[in-house]
Amino acid sequence: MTIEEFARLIGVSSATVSRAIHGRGRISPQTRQMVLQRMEELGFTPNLHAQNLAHRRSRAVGLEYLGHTEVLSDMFLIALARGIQRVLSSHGYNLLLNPVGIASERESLLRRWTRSHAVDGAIVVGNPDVPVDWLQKLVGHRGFCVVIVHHPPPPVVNVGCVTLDLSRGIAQVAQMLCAMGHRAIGYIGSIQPDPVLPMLCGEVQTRGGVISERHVVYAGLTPGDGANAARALLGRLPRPTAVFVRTDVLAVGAMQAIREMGLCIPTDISVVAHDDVPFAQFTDPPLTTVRVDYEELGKSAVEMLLAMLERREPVERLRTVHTSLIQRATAAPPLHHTPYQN
Amino acid sequence: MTIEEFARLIGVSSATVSRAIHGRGRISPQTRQMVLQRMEELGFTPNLHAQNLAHRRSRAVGLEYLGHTEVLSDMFLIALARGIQRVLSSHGYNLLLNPVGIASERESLLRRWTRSHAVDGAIVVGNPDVPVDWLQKLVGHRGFCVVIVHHPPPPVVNVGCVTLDLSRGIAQVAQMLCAMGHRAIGYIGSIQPDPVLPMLCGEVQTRGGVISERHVVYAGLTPGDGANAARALLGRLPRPTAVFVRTDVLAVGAMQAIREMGLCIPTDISVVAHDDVPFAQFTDPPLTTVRVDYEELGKSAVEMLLAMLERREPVERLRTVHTSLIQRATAAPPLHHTPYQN
DNA sequence: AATCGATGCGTAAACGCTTACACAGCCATA
DNA sequence: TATGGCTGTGTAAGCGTTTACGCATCGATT
Repeated sequence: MTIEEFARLIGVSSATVSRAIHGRGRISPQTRQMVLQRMEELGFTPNLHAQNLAHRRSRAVGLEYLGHTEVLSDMFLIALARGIQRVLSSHGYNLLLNPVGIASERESLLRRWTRSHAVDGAIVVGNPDVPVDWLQKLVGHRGFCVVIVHHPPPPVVNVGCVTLDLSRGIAQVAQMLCAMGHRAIGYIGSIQPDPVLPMLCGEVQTRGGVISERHVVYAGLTPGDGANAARALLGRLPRPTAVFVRTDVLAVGAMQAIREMGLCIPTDISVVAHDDVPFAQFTDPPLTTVRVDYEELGKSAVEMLLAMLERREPVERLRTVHTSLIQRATAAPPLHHTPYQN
Repeated sequence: MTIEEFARLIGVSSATVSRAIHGRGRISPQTRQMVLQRMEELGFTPNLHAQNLAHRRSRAVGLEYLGHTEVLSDMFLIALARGIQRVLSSHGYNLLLNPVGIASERESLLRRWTRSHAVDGAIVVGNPDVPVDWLQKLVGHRGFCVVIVHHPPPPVVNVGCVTLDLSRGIAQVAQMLCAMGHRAIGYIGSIQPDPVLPMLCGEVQTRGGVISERHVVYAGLTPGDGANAARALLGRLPRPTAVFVRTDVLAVGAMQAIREMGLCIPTDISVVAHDDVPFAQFTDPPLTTVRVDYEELGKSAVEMLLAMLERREPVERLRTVHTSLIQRATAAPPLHHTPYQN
């Protein structure tokens, strides 16, 4: 059913129906009520494409991410997408997914999106090599907006940015461990460069602890890497009484290696990890880890984008999401120390 | 840039440009090449909404699922969505997500989708209480198509169905376990009714094994439930030498309980689970489990939908996806038997 | 040379909505 | 009673495509 047919059917013009739908323009409250009610009764819904064409917008935003990724970065995407989807659907927007294989596709796909008016704005996640001048060009056109997730903020109008600040969670780790009485703390990293180690070092030192260079090992990405790292780290005596592992996935392997060395978690050695992936609550014992709230990240990003799209002011162009420690069962005071000694 | 502007710019009419784009209608090969090349150069992309309006379709399909679900049914959704997305984007279609909170929203949301022409078809996942007559009404209109995932096939034109058949994987479990020499096999179920137990019983029996009633326990959904079930099951002597656990999540808890009882996996007891969730490869030892290929399920669903939408014949209206066993490290021959004895 | 079908292209009418503008009715003012 | 503003509604011109139709042009047939 078209708006014209429907309008004739209820004895008004299409313009009146349109005004009733949008609540804009001059229309009497009674007429509006009547129209809305009869819409409900007769089941008329305006054609989305015609609306979008007339409005010159699409009420949709795109999510651009690197597709074909590994399981765990999928996990992170899921949560992000869920946060985005929630906000979006409550605003009547649609979400278009755009997995890109390699970074260079990004440009052409995003360009096509904007030129075809498929989306009003986009959220692009975490590619370190988005050229700023390219964004500038893209965005300059027709009020298109972009929000970048997990990226330093570019100085471009209509580009927003939400970043993740890991320092809060890291500080909480240091605080907990030191309060428990740990002094010598080990570190298993993932990939370099890694801004987390200096953070943790600083926090630990101000609380009287120390991360000795001998107790720092860099692993890779898999549980196997974590196991190797743990073996290397704990082979060097004296051992730390606690070890921070950069990711939960590494930690799973590390814990396994630790058990195989005949050590008990957390009594012999405490383990604290990072990310809080879903299976972290299922390890044995359940993993104490830093939660990264990707859902919140998505929510922030899309809220920012919508604000920019709808020209509500003032728009904050930069927002930061923090992390926080989730205490489960892999961290405890070391055996030879009184807890809370300092 | 509009098609009109672009056409003038390159010295033809908008009709010619349109014909070049679609490769339909009477147009000389040279002109077509020229137009396409200049499109590339000048960066012209047709307005999607205008196209959709003129074509009376949207080149988009919707995915309707129960939102706000738990972590693990999310896992399943992810994989499903990935499978769908892959096929879709290779056909130039977009995917619209539609999480619904409760089953009753399903109807109104889907109706709105169709009436607003937001999508050409939909994939609705796994709600047992979709009324068939409602589907019939929905689908009757304008060649709208629906594919249901994980649902018995309804006898409605333009409704397809893809289901999951667990029997293959279950048969493989029985075969492996019996070939290893296990005779007494235990079963930890999740929620009743459970069609898997009879399947497994049958397969095991034909191979000379047995699932005694005393070795069947029903647990719930969480690892804790799995632990309790394992304790109950293994408390009853004589013990089975292998146990099948209905879900990986339960299995995690069960394995923990088994370890706490001083038993070793797989030497003292073999554990085989079902689902192959991502963390199954990270348990200790890595879990032997039945893989459910949700990505394949999604792929099948969307391929069916696209075939229906594009009226390609013959269209299979029902398709089944099978499961298969993934052997990792929690199943081995029992100690007192020679492997492959039969 | 006249006719004809085929071919390549342009013109203009949809597609279903929004909205600027015009207009009629109405009340208040001069 | 004329004037003017205000209000509610209808008319029609967009929005940017697609496509039916018509009109040249051209080579092949009579």
